[in-house]
Order: sequence, then C-alpha cells, then structure tokens
Amino acid sequence: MTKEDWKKYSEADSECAVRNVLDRLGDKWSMLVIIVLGVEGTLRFNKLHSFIGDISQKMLTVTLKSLEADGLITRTVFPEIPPRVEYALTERGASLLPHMEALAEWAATHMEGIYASREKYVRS
Amino acid sequence: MTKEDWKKYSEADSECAVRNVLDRLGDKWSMLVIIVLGVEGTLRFNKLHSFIGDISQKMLTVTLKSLEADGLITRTVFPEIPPRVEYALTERGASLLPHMEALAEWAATHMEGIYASREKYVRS
DNA sequence: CAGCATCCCCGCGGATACTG
DNA sequence: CAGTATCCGCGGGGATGCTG
Repeated sequence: MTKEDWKKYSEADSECAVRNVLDRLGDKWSMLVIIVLGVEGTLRFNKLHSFIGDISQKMLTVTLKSLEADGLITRTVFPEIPPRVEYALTERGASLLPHMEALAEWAATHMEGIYASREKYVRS
Repeated sequence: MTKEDWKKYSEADSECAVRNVLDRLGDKWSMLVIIVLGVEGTLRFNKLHSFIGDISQKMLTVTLKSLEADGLITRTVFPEIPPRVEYALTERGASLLPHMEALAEWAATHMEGIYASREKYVRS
C-alpha cells in the first residue's frame, strides 16, 4: 500500500475497500461463521448453531443470508421431510480464511500485551 | 488452524482470539485510523481528522483513546500554546498493518464479484 | 488546537412465539 | 428441522455547544 493509495482507505465512498470489508465482516458473527465453516466443512443449520453456541437463531439466519447474498457461502436445500439445509464456503469465502487465521493469530500473540496495556491505562 | 483449535474461535469466552480482535478492531473507525497512521506516519489530531474526513470529533477522540489504551498507538502532548498532540503507531500497532493491507486487497479484488452476487440475490 | 459534556436517535441484535 | 414474525432494550455514534 503506497501513500498514493490512501484515498482508497479513508474516503467515505463505496470505493473504500477497507470500509467495504468492515461493513460486511465487521458485524458480530460473519467472521465466526466463515471460520467455523472453513474449519468444520459443510454444516447444516442446527449443527452450525450448536458449534457457535451463543448466537441466536435469528442472527444466525440473518448472517447466513447476508453471506449467501455476497457469494461467500452456498445454501443447499434438500427437499426432504424433515427439511435439511447445508451451508458451505464458496471459493470466494474460502479465500478469506487465510486472512481470518492471520488476524486470529495476531490476536492470540498480542492479546496478553493488550490486556496489560489496558489495565495500566485504566489505573492511570 | 486445525480442527482441534475450533474452540478458540467459536466459544463465547474471553479466550476467543477472533472475537477479541473483532471487538477491538471491528468498530467503525479503528482500522481506518491504524491504516492512515501507518500510511501517513505521525499525525496530529486535526490532520488525522481531515484525512478521514467524515468521522466526528467525538468518535475520533474515542477511537484514539481506545487504541492508545490497547497500546496500538502513542499519544504525545507538546506543552505549547496552542496545544499540539501527535499520534503515531506503536510497534504493536504497526504489526497489524500487513493484515489490514491484506484484507483491503482481498476486498478490492472481490468487491466487484460481491456486488454482482448481491444484485443477483436481490433480484431473485 | 484539541479536546470534553450533553442530548438524542436509530438500528443491531436478543427473546419469544409461531409455521411448513 | 429450519426457519419467520414481532417486539423491544441498549448502546454506538452523530450533532451541538463549551473549555484550557
């Protein structure tokens, strides 16, 4: 990233790549769903729900719809009774995984120091 | 990331690295501030404000305080009149830059496809 | 110049109940 | 099983005004 590109990252239009990715993945659950699907592979709704645990049914539905709309996951309905719906990463979704892992590793590496900083900050 | 590590990424405790990083950087402005400081180098308050443009003064202050508390940026006050305050990335903050750039590049690469997917999705 | 204080709105997301 | 529909509280964040 060069200085000449800064407009791409700080202007408030739809061309700002960072804002776009943040608006899409910065919500409470999107990245987590992508990671779980990436690690576990194809999962059906309730399985996904139990893996994440503390997400509400509503938000899981909303998140999945949004990711599907963006072409990051696929939703496959099997016309059976009881119904079965399977979710899986698309190639585009899978291409995000390395970045998610990198961020997670960064967080794991620096979490301790960040906590220490914050405590010192609070006390001062 | 192995399957054995999934708990790190989907459990709702403070050990979840992904949730931690998202809670800290997933807000509306943190990543943008880090990127601008990374690209432009040390900046004072109003300069930062004008670079980002559409951030409110309040949110810039709040964001800077949070990043400072986490040890991602430094805040240097020069005891002059009128006052001068300079912000710069710490080493820890700078270590985030490559990941931010990677995400931005991912977004730039896939934005067009994502928009196309979403339009098709809306129409169906 | 670099903020802090206050007011206030709106939309994210949880809880609950219902359906094909 | 895999959702929809509805209600509602909370807090993120904008606008405005004031200060050392």
